[in-house]
Amino acid sequence: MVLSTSCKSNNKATSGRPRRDRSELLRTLPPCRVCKEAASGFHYGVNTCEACKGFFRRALKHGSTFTCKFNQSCNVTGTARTLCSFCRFQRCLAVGMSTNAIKVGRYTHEARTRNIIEVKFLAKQKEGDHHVTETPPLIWPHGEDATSRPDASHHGTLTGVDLGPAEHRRREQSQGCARGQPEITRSPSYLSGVPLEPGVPGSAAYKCEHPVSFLEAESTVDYTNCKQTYFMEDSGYSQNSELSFLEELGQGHGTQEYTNNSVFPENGSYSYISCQGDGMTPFCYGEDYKFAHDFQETFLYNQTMKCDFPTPDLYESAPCSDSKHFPSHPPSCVRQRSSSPALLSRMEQLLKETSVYNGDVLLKEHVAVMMQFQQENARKSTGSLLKRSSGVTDDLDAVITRLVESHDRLILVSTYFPDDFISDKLKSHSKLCSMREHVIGQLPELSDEQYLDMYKSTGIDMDGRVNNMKVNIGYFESFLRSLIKFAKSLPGFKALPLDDQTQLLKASYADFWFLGTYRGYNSDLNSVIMPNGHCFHRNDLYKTFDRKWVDSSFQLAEVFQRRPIDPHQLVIVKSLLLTLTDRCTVLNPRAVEDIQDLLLACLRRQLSVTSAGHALSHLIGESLNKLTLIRPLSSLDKQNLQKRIFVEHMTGRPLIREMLSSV
DNA sequence: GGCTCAGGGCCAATA
DNA sequence: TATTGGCCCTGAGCC
Ligand SMILES: [Zn+2]
Ligand SMILES: [Zn+2]
Repeated sequence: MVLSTSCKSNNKATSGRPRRDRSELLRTLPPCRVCKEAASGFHYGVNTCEACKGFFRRALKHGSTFTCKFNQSCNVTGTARTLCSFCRFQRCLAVGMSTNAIKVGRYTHEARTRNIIEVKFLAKQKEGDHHVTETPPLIWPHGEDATSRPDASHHGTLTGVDLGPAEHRRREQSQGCARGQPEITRSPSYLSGVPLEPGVPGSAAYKCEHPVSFLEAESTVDYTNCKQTYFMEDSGYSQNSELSFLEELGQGHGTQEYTNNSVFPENGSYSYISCQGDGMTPFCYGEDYKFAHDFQETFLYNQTMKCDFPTPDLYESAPCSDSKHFPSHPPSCVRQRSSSPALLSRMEQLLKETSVYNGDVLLKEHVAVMMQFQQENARKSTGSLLKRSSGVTDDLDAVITRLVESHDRLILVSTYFPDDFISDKLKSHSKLCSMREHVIGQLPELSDEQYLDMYKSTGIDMDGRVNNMKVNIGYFESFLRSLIKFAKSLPGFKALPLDDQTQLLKASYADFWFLGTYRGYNSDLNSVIMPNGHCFHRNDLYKTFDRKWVDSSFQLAEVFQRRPIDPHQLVIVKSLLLTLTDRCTVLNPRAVEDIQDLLLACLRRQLSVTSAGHALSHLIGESLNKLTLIRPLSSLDKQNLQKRIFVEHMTGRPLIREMLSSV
């Protein structure tokens, strides 16, 4: 006999109190966010069923510690939810259940309206178009997690209206769209021979309390300020609401260029050619980086007007007398004479600047200049690559060019940081750290819990970890947005089923992040400079992230730094990452392999250009081997979810939550 | 102040 | 026996 959580009618003629038929209310509720069965209401900040509500309450009450016997990615939908408490609880947290999100009292019109719209949409989706997204998104673009909390209700510009009880009665019944997890079928991928990393020991104990109030004000601001609004306008809303955050972002909502209303990805391979807007849209690093963004747009505009580039010999490593301006590593396409004088002089100033960026106005400028720098490079490599290419390799070269251009426009990386720039910044940062210690003295050893509790009661952020966390998480979110855009710019990626796009992104973002940041790590100084210019001491990172993850990052960065990678090759390898199916399940493996094949061809081509004389297969193998080195980072990254401060800052950032939720 | 609706208690069903 | 989940009461909070 199977337990049923479906909503039976609730009219057990109790004590005669006249109530509006509860089943009416239930009809206007989206399915349980945790298990996808019929929700009974809004519990702990999320629409859930009675069962999941009770489960979460008991977990909090008893302070339960769960362990997962498998891979921390068990199916918790439907009746399978009882099979693994760990994963069920993890899912509860992932969808945003929290004691701080408790809402009491009746619905606001807005909240009710949102529910109605969602239910309507689900019903519609059920009728047709199963092929668009078979799985409901993990988190809804307009989900209650972000918008319907009392303190967040002002976000979003929904124009649907709660028409009142009469209209509610007319609403058709919706049953949600519960669906079992797809069968796990590992598709043969290029890296399928690579041993999967053993699952993270499932010994994790969750602290069952997730107060978030002190963060909410901060974290919600982001959404309203960001151009990439999650809350769509009238017309776009119903058409796009089936997209999860991951999917939706890449569609380019909120950017001015966006005009295509269709949720269907463009068909046809190599859509990068036809989608000059998407994927090539300049990045958006949130309000913090608005300056950078404006800066960059102006720059791009000016460049478009000119469009006449010198043609540097890309792969001839020129002796750079003033190498101070540019990275001595990597050597290739970054050359002084190919950058505009204004930019050069600004970069020079930045490099001379010895102050530490953190908390400094300079940070914004850093981002702007680096971004501009990357873009100039991207443009220049375009010109030269097209000139050098000939014959059958034309196409591949063009693909490579596009990849690099798109990547460097969208993703802020530390790849182009000059060596001495990194060490200068880190040295001054270290100095600052020791000065701080000298002035403030050693702080008392507090556990994470104690620190956060103290912070919450006093508002004092003694060692600045809360602030660091805010900065990091904001930057990370911007990164994810850019990553999604970049992925969409990969030839053929947009044509994949949206589910597959999501899976691939979720499986690779951590590695992708690492490859863009590893250059900033310095094990001797025990600190790192992030692509946005922020510096962190290793000890500071321990406070906000999982220790093992931090250590592994430092360790792997050392390995990667030993041998410089050609920036173009790096971009191709990063793109390849997005096509690895060894740790996720895709519906259309063939299509993914097609992309992968193309990228491998690009890699081969690139290696043949840059390293004449070496055995190509050896180099490719080496290149891919390096990839396997960093794969463990992905699962270590999940360990950050054990950090209360991390989890708390994640609340209210649905994109991050979705990205980190189990594949 | 009336009406709604979520939290939490309760307890039968189930594993 | 421990856990699950359906049901109901109470009271908070919207209108
Ligand atoms: Zn549920
Ligand atoms: Zn599990």
